Amino acid sequence: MDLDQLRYFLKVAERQSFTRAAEDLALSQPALSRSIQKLEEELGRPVFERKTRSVALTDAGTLLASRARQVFAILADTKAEITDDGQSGRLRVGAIPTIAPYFLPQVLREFATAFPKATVHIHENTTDALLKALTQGEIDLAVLAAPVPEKYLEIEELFTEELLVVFPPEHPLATKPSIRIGDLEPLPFVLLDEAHCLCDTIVSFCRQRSFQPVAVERTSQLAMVQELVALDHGISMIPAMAKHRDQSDRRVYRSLSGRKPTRTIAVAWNPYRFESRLQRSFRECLRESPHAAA
Amino acid sequence: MDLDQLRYFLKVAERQSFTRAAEDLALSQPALSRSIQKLEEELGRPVFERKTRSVALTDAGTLLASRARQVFAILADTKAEITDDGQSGRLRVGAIPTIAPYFLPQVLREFATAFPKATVHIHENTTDALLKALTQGEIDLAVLAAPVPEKYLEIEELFTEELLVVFPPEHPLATKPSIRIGDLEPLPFVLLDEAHCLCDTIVSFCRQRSFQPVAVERTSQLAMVQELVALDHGISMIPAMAKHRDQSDRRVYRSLSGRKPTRTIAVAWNPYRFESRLQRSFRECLRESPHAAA
DNA sequence: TCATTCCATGCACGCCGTGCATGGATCACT
DNA sequence: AGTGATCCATGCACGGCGTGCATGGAATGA
Repeated sequence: MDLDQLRYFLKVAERQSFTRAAEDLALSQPALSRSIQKLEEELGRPVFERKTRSVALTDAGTLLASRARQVFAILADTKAEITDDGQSGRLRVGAIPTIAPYFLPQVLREFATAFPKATVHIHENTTDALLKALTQGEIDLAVLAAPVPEKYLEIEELFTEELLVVFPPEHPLATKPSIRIGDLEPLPFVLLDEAHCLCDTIVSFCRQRSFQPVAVERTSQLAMVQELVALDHGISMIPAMAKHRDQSDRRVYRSLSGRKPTRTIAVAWNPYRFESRLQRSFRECLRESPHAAA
Repeated sequence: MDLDQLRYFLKVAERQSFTRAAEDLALSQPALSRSIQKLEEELGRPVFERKTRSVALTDAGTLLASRARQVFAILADTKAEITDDGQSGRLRVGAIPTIAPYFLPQVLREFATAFPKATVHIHENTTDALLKALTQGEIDLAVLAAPVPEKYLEIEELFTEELLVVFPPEHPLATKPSIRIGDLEPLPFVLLDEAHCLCDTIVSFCRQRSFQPVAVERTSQLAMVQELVALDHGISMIPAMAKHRDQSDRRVYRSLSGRKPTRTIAVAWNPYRFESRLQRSFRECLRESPHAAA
C-alpha cells in the first residue's frame, strides 16, 4: 500500500473514470490502471466495479475511500502543524462574489503588511461550493453571509451591514423625503442569479413585507446590477460595502425607513482540521477590519 | 511524504538509533539516513535531534510519530476490514505463561477445526508485555488473569478457577482430612518469579489471611514449580487447569477448606482497532471452552 | 457495420531508492 | 593525549519499479 496509490484511487473515485482521473493526475491511463490493480491485488478484492461507460466504487472501495481521505487529512494537518511558524505559509480563503471585491481587498492589504511571508489564495464561489470546499479541506476559511446551513463547520459572525436601495438620480424615488418598503412593491427589480444568497436575502425580506419583487433582469455579478440600475432597467438593493466602491453619480443609494434589510457577514472554517496560527491571524484581521465597525 | 519514510521514521524513533533501526528494517544505514533526510526536508525541520550516542525525537518528531502511528492503524484496520471474510486470515493471540499451555491447546484445536483457513499465532508473555502489545496493535487478543490494570482496553471475564494446594504424597498435609489456610503459614513455598501475576494472586490471598508466604525458591514456569514440589522443596498453589495436565503421582492436589483462593481468566482486546469476525469467533471459542464450565 | 469510448496489456525506458565504501565527529579507555 | 570504537552523513554506481507509448479487447450507439 502506497500513498500514491491511495491518491490515485481517490481521484478515480471522484471522477468515476480512469481516463479522466489520469488527466487530472497528469499520468497516463495505463499507469493508473496498473496502480489500481496493484491496490486491488493487495486488498484481495476489487475496489471498483468496471461498468461499460464509467466505474463505481465497490463496498470495499467505499470503505477505503473514507479511510484514505481520513489518512490524507491527518497527514496534511500534521505537516501544516509542524511547519506552522505563524508567519509564513499558504492560506486558501474562499469568499462569495457579493463580498469578495468589496470587503477582501483591504483585509488582504492589511494581512499582507502584517504577514509579508504568507501567501493567500482567494477562491471566489457560491456559498454551496465554498461549504463543500471547506468540508473537503480544499480551502481553509470562507467569508460568506450568515446563516450558514451546514453542521460540522465552525462559524463566527463578523458584522451586520445594511442593504441600500439603489436607483438612478432621475428616478421618482429620488424626490421622496423617505422611502418605505411598500414604495418598492410596484417597481421592477434588477437582481442577481438565484445561485447568489444575496438574492435570497432580498427576496425573503420583501416577502416578509408581503410582496414578491418582480425581477426584470438577472445578472451574475453585483457590478452589472449597478450598471443596469444606472441604465434605468430597474431598481435594486445593494450591500452597503458595495456602495463605498461606487464613485458614479449615475446611482443614488438610500436607506429604507422602518425596519431595514440587512445581511450578516461571517467567517466559516472546518473545526476538524488543524487551524494554523496564520489562519487564526487572518480571522483576527477580518474581525478588526474597518468594515466591521461601519 | 511516503509510507515507507514514515515506517522507517517510526522504527528509528523506537530504536533511537539509525544503525539499529536499519538492521530491523533490513535496510542499509545510509539508505535510512537519506530517507529521514528527505522527510525532514519536506517538513522543513528536523524530526530527530542527533546526539552523540543516540538520536531523540524533536517536538515535530513527537507529533509526527503520534500521527504516523494513527495512520498505520487506520490503514491496517481498513485492510483487515476489507479482507475480512470471517473464515481466513491471521489472528495474533497473547497469553500469560500460567494459562497458555493449560487452556489454549484445546481452544486452538477447536478453533482450527471450525476455521481451517485461519492462522493463529501465539505470543506468550507477561501481563504487562501483553497489554503493551495490545495497545500498540501487535496482537489482537490477550488471555490473562483479571483484574487488568489498563484503561482503554476492552475486558471480558471468561471463568473463575480455584487455586489448589499441592505437595508430595508423603507430606504431613496429606494425612489431614481437611486443609485450612492457616496450616500453610509455617510451610516453605515454591513460587513463580514476581513478574508472573499468579504469584501476586497467591501472595495477596495469604496476606488477607495475615501471613506472608515464605518463598524458598522461585522459578519462571509452572511446570518447574510442580517438579520442585515433587522433590519436596516446598509446597505451592497451582491453578486447577494446571492440575488436569499433571499425570504424576508424585504430587497431591487438595482444595482448601474455608474461602478458597481463585483466579479469574479474562480475554482483553483493543476496542480502538477493528475487530475481525475471526477475532469475534475466537472469543466465542474461549467462552464456550469446557474449562469455562469446570 | 463502423466509429467511438473505455479499461487492460506488452514492451522499453529512465528515475529514484538502495547498497557499498568511506568520511567526519564524538566518546571511552589506556 | 593517543587510539580504537561507535554512529550518522556523503559520493558513487547499480537495479528494480513505476511510467509512457502503442495496441488490444469489449461494450455501446449511430
